[in-house]
Amino acid sequence: MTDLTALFTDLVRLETRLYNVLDTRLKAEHDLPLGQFEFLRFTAAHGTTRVFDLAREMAITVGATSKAVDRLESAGRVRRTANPDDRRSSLVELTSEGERVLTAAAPTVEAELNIWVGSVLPASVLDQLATSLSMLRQRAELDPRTDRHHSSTSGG
Amino acid sequence: MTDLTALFTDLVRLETRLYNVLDTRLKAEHDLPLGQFEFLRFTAAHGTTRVFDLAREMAITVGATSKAVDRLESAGRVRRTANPDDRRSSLVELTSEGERVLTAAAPTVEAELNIWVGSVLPASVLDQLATSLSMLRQRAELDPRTDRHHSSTSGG
DNA sequence: GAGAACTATATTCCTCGGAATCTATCACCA
DNA sequence: TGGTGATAGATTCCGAGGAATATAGTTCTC
Repeated sequence: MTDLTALFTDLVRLETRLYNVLDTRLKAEHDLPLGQFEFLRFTAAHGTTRVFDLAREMAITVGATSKAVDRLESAGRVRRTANPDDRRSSLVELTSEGERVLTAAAPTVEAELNIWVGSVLPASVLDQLATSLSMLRQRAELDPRTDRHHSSTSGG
Repeated sequence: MTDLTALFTDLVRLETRLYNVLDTRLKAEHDLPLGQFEFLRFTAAHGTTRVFDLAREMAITVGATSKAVDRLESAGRVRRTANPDDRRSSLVELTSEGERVLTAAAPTVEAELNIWVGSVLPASVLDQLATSLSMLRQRAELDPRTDRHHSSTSGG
């Protein structure tokens, strides 16, 4: 039987270290923290998003997301526009500067990941890994217990 | 070719969500945040550790680790004793209360991971996943760039 | 269509980690 | 042995996220 606690530890340590290198390099080369990169990428992929959507995607709270969007906005990388369908929310979209920095940063991320992941495992193993992570992620996202974008009713 | 950025996103989201559920459950059932659980487990596995060792393992800074040990110590779960070999550092070891809570919490972690990981993938796939993560982690730990337990010379 | 319940976001307070700094101690070498 | 640089860790200040709360605005119900 696979030792799940060991597997989890490897997962957490790997994620921490990959996050560290990517974050350091993105900050150095594009003045863009990795978290902000992810916000930009998600927003670009959807054309437009609400704070709520970003919070659900990142599995962080809406409050934290609101503040992160504040930072992106004051950095001139996104803009909040009125949502015609619901005046409680606004639509977040990239500015041209946001598009520029995202376009510049994306290859950096790919290159760095290639160093730490792509060039370490053979293609078939890499493919299997991608599939497994994707499945586990989907499984986790089915369940509201893994979610922090609103207070859980069960939690303490 | 595997999309490495997508793979990385799945890795980060999965880790975040697993961390959230585990942390919530450990807090609820054992009043023990997941981070503290990891500190206890590492310390127990080594009998005794220094702050420095914990920092390297967790890939966080020594300062943050020092404060985390403070919290564990004031919770009565670890104790700092003099290091006979080096008076700059002290040795961190579990108290009996620390051992008790660790012993109690470990099965909770296993059970929860079984829900989200163990019961999702077939055994052979799970095994392959464990192997891949372990290899990638080892690769990452070879390189000081992934490390934050001391200031990097190259970083900004 | 008025009130209740719910939703989206913003805001406040608190905790935790990072960066930088400070102190004590150690290792090395002239 | 005394001095210089390195190391372990503690401390201070700051930024980011969580929990709780506040505030609009929306939907549902009658």
